[in-house]
Amino acid sequence: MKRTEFILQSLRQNGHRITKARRALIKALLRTKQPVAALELHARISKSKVAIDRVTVYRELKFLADIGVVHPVNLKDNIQRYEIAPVSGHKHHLVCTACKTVKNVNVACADLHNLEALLGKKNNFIVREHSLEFYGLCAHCA
Amino acid sequence: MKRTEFILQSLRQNGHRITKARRALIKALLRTKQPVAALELHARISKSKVAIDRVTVYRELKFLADIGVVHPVNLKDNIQRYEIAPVSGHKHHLVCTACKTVKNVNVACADLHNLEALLGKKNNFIVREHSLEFYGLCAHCA
DNA sequence: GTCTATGCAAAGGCTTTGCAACCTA
DNA sequence: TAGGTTGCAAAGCCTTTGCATAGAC
Repeated sequence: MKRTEFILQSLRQNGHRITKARRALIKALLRTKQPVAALELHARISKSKVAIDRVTVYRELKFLADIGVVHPVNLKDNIQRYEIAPVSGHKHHLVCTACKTVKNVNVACADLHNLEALLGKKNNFIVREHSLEFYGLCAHCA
Repeated sequence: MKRTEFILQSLRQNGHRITKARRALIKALLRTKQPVAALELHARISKSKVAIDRVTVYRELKFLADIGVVHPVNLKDNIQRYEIAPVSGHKHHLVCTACKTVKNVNVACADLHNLEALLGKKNNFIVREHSLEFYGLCAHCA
């Protein structure tokens, strides 16, 4: 649980408080291996016998996203998911359209950044970020 | 309005019917230059003094997406948008986070397809499609 | 004690469902 | 006439808001 405490300490150093809800939420987030929706996370936390309100999960996830601790992830079902932000950069995802599992993949963003620069110049547009997801069938569902 | 009629005819040849609602909807879709949400499209159609129910717009868009006439577009706000499917391939988008306008861009998908193949092999995953959007500031908002 | 964070209730917004009526072919 | 389509009403689902209370520092 080192990472949980590390995150909590950095929050405290920024004037935020360490609460039961916050700790449980970050712990649960760190345990998941794929992006989770607020209600899903709430269900998991509840199973671990920590009582947190759904609204708190929504608010906390939004807060953590604002300060960059988690990254929002948008898949095709229009449900907001989040994942713990990696140390640098961000993740891309392989989404199985059958079983709905999501696998994180590392894509060398170098090419994408070249592309961004090119598109930006061409369209007179300042590209700040991108989102790239792949959809298909995982080994289990193929 | 040639394209509207072309689409309608191809629908009819597949056993579907040409109705007032369907025609108005396709016409409105062809007029938009960026992905539109159902309610947004409904508002535009209503302004042109054609009375269609909101539910019809939802149903029709879903139907048109199922048969490939339109493509679903998912942006970060978790609202389902659609755009007329291009003749081949699909589009990528530059989304201005300030004014919310969306500009279509053509990205040579060749590199992406190589990437897909690579990822597929590496992760034992069959990639069927991808979605790639860029977020930032347009010329007007920068 | 102060001010952030939480819980509860309620509302908001987008989307779907059920069913009878309508209208295209 | 037959069956795809539509409209209306209602419900479903995810998410946000308001406000009083609890709790961290």
